[in-house]
Amino acid sequence: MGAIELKILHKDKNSEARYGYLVTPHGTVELPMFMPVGTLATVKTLSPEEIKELGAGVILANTYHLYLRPGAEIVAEAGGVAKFMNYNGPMLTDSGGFQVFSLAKNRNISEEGVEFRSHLDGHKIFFTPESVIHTEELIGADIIMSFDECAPYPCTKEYMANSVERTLRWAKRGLNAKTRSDQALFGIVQGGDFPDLREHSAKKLVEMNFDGYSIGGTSIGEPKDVEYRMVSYAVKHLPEDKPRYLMGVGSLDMIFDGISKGVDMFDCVLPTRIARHGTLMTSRGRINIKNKQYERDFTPLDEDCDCYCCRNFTRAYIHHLMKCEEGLGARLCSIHNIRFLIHHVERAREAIKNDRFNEFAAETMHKFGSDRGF
RNA sequence: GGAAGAAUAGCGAAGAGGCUAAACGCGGCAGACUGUAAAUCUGUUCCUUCGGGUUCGGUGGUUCGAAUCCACCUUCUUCCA
Repeated sequence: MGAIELKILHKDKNSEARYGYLVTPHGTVELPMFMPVGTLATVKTLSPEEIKELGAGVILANTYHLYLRPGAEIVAEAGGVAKFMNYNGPMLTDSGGFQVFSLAKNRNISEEGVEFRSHLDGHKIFFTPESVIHTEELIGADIIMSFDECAPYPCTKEYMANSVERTLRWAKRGLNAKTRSDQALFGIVQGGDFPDLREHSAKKLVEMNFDGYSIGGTSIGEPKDVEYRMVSYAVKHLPEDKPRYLMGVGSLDMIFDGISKGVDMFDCVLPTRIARHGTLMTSRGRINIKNKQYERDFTPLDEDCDCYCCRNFTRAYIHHLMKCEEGLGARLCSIHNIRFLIHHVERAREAIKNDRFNEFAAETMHKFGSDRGF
């Protein structure tokens, strides 16, 4: 048995959605799940207790960022990232593959690996698939990611084909470099909007027998219909008995779309980032709490929400905090947005168990104000 | 009582004859954000029926043309009695 174990307990009869759980060295979590992002070993503004109270299972950290600060060795000395940040639960590290995309101006890709110029001081850093695995082993999350290239959208098929091949070679190298048996390693399907490349990427990864499979290269500026397609192209080639993780997806419609196609795991900075900027997800759609219309609105943020913020504070108060840039405002908004997503994924799990995921998603999205029909 | 200086948009502050409806910052009003270089970034911010119309403490004046020069008035700051 590997570091993690997937148990699928029920499959929705009208979609590919599946309910189950994932056993990890630091606890068992239900699937599907939404994973908050804590890049620098902190979900910005939130304490570990608050994260737990939101119903979060796995949370993310980032290899590139922790490598730079405080340094992987320090995290290792602390006893691993979970202990370092006092998070009593499973964790996952992204490999830095996303930074190959997001820090495109500061890096250079070669077959051997990627040379970054540190975004902090410009010094040279060289990441290889092997060095990244080594760093992720030092950081010590339960689930670690292969080092991939998150290729931009749009890009030419020729570029994408070469990128996919290189990412496959990197995946193999990472697998070979892995030494710890208490961490699960996921391969990342790339291929952009090209069905054959997605299929090829998925099939080759599956041959390598990873502990789980991620779908990467989405939510990087492509239209929604393209994103929906890319997930479809990838997920149908992934095995039933391994967890499937759609990376970087955090809007409700795309999470539901992923769940309906059999995706188990999602992560995204969206709920926390937009929260810090005053945008809140509510059951009736997104609102910007800083808008003047909430100045005298003494109702809860979202009547359907059970979070600490909605149970205790009014829109007018949150409006006030955000206008004043008080830290509590960012925190309350972050609590709410994460809880909003997790709560909806919890309800999705219940719907799957009752074979009514499609109806649940359609009703919820209708109320949310999306025109996408499920 | 005397001397010097200052008054510019919601606030602060540039501008010292035409390129000025007036830089810039803050504040205000909106928008964006999806494996976090993000508590960040972008737009907008005198009125308007989009033709134009009114502005730089006030009133007159000089000039083809004034926020900018002159006179007086008002208020404020500092200094001397």
